[in-house]
Amino acid sequence: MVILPENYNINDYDRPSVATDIAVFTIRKNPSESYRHLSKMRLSLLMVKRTEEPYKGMLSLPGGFTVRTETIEQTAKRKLYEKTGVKNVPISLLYNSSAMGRDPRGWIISCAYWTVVENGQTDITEENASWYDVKFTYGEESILELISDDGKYHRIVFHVSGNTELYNEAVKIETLENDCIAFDHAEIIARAIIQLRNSLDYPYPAFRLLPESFTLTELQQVYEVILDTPLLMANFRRKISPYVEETGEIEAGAGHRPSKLFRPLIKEK
Amino acid sequence: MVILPENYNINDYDRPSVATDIAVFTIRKNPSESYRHLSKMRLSLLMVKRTEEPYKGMLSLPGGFTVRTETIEQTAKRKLYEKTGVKNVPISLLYNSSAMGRDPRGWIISCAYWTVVENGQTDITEENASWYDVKFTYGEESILELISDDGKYHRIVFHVSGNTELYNEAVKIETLENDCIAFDHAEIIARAIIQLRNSLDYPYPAFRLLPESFTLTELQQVYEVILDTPLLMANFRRKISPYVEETGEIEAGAGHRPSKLFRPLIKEK
DNA sequence: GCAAAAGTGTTTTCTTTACACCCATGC
DNA sequence: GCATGGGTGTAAAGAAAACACTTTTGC
Repeated sequence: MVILPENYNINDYDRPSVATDIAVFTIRKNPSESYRHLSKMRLSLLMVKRTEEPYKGMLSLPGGFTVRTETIEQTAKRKLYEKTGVKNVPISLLYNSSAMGRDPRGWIISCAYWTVVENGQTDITEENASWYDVKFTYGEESILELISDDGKYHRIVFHVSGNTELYNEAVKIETLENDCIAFDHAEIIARAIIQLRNSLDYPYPAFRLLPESFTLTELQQVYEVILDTPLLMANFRRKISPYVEETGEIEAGAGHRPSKLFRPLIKEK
Repeated sequence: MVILPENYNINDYDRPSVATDIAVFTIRKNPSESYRHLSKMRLSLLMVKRTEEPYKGMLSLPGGFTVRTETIEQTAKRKLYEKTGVKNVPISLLYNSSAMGRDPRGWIISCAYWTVVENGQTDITEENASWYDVKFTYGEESILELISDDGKYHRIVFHVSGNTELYNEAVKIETLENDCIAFDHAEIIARAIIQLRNSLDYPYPAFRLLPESFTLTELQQVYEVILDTPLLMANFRRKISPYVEETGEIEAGAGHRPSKLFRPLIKEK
């Protein structure tokens, strides 16, 4: 039995609007150059062209306002579905954005999430949503490059300060150049990519970017395109071997030795 | 120049109250048993006895509602100061709690943070705030033990499911037994302790629990009391040696060999 | 045959773990 | 002297990095 204070009225207090934004990544493949070559992978980010002011015509992360019948996570998933058509994905918290003036419409706090999804697993059904290839170069001056499927190129520049090892909040990210991304979403994207890279200590996010069964070279390519660095095959295979098992199937038909297919091995601990 | 939609009124939309809660840990020392023995350390958590309904008389994490002139982080720090007197601490995001019915007063979202603070560095000035020794045993059935300074003992039992390696949100924590902690704060505390333990991959949180200079045994004891496991001295020293440097000073006066004092070495990387 | 990718083995280095041993002090 | 903690060394085991080599395929 819960008792409330006398004369308590929650509406006596000023309240912010609460929104969610979510950075969804996928891996897409180029068409193969020849029967011999593997197709190249690209890291892509799901963005929505804004149809209303403010920032009409610019790009934003899918998101929207929460309502009292759902949790913030549910809002993030619902809004992702409504704005893009992507559904059935688990999501992870990134950070809360609440700087004053971050949204010109007023006092609006955003809970930012991130996730990854297998390309084609769930279709983009909304007109204004589409994938953009991303490339992120981390440094004191970090650079985010966005390329749309019709070839338009955008470059966003950040100043990053603080020691990542200390704690996440110690890292400051300021956007220096940005001609295409609405609100403070450029900064959210930068943090999401940093988080995505750090998340590869374990292979689980990579598994979610691939079909149920995959070759180890595909898995390695996922790592390479996210970390933006080449890896040595033999070492990579040793590292991930505790997390995968052979399906017994084989993928043939290319101009080279057929490869074994693997699936995630969920350790019970 | 920012344009807003016509007839846009932010007050047309239903909005939640947004609060913060923060789990602040410290390390306290027992008086030494003899001139020979080191004093033992205890991990303690800062809690506030509620003076109002709901949950009047029960224990809660320091926190409160945000206002439009500050960010959520600023709210968390301000409320921490107002409710306890603790100030000047950096804080880290833990998670957002927004389950329906989590607060009987209505639709209230809480942004939970955690931090550590050196004992005595900042005084507890508020009457209802005090430190409670905590012991947390992690497992499928996790147990949190709280002991007040006048010896009162409380035991909170959780059911923990899901794989921590997968992603944080995949871990579910349900409170099974709880006779003393208000709201859903027991669950926040459990997550904070898990986070605190994971944070010791790097020594920075441990540094913030100790004075500017310290002995390596003190640093090791901080690790041991947080991780709730004994560590081997030689190995511990090798592990943290890249992060500390000698001050040149020595701590003498005890019934054993005097120990060198160290300070954190901030790597610029 | 050959280019491309699949896959394995080996050596070197570094890190982690476990344990043994000596040192310095106050009573 | 002795109990207590401070401090170092070393060997074994394990993980990470670098490289070399073999296998298998479609054209």
